[in-house]
Amino acid sequence: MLDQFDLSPLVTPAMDWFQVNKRDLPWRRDRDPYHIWVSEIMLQQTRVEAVKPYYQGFLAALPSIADLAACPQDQLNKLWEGLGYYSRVRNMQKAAEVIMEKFGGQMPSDYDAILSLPGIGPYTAGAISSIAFDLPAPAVDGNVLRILARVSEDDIDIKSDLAKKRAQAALEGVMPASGSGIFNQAMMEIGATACLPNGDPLCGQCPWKKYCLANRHGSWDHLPVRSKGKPRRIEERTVFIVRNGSRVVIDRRPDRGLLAGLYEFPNVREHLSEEAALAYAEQMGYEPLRIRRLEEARHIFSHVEWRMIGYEIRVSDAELAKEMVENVPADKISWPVDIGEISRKYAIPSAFAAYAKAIQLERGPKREDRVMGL
DNA sequence: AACGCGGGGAC
DNA sequence: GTCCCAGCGTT
Repeated sequence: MLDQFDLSPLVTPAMDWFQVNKRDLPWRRDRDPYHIWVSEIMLQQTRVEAVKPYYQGFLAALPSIADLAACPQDQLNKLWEGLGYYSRVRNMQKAAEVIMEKFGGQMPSDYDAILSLPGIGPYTAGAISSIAFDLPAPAVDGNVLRILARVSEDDIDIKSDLAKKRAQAALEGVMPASGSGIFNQAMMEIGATACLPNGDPLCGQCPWKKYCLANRHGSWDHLPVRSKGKPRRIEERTVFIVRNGSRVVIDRRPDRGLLAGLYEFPNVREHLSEEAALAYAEQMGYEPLRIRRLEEARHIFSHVEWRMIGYEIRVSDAELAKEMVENVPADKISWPVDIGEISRKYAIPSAFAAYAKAIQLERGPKREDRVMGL
């Protein structure tokens, strides 16, 4: 168990190992608090490889906290398009506003002040405090919980609040007076590159091998213990590509809930026949000319699965839609937008990627390899 | 304490 | 298919 395990001998080996074995990552090039902050928010529940294409572009577009605070919401979502958990970037902007108003535009160098900011919880507050300001605060993430469960052979449910509280307390007792950011990153690096979350751990390259009870007893196979989540529900949807030439109809999702404030192709919650789809288009205020069935698609969120069918409906005059907003179902407003303008301005979540592809719509961050045409 | 919230890579 | 990722906010 963790509370009967002495972590103090593990600190120096972890830090020494990290200096030699750390990966070269874009957010390790400097210790600017804003840069560290952006990277830590992006990395919440998100793999390093997924963050890489976004990090530089985000900071190039918004080089300072003041820029973030002043950024229009659509541009903000566009910079985050495809990264997921979009409330992260909304909260980050709220925090930027607080920093502008209360902290003179500078990230505060105080753990409790950092923790008070929207979108910053115990983990992120510890990461920013230690990496940017060398404050001795732990940063307990999934990696840290896993390696601590294994090294101390603790079978507590690492998803529980108690496990996080105990890990936090145990680490507070051994934080180095200087180099806390190195120590925190070292533990995460051990978890990410040696004490792997799936598949067999690479104990041969772990600096904690000789201290690790799971390694000594061969119990790593059933550690850590992690309770199961709720099974996801299934939703059927029909997606409409309503278009006239290069103009396609999109709508904006509600400000709360799943994919809040992002844009999408009009869709309904059941599978519609071709006849019903045509009726729906007419109800939206369009005059259908042709209809074509698109490929089926499936998108898995953490808590729901969409099983989608789609129709491309060519209409005679998409301009009319601007006058027909009252006919649009629910609280959504839809309107026709040029495809090129969608890719420049409007964030369309990955769930619609199959249908975005049907109109050759570019989504997601501009990557170097795509810019170079490779 | 449980749930909502994205997307994708590794197995 | 399952698991889980440099988690947080709400209820």
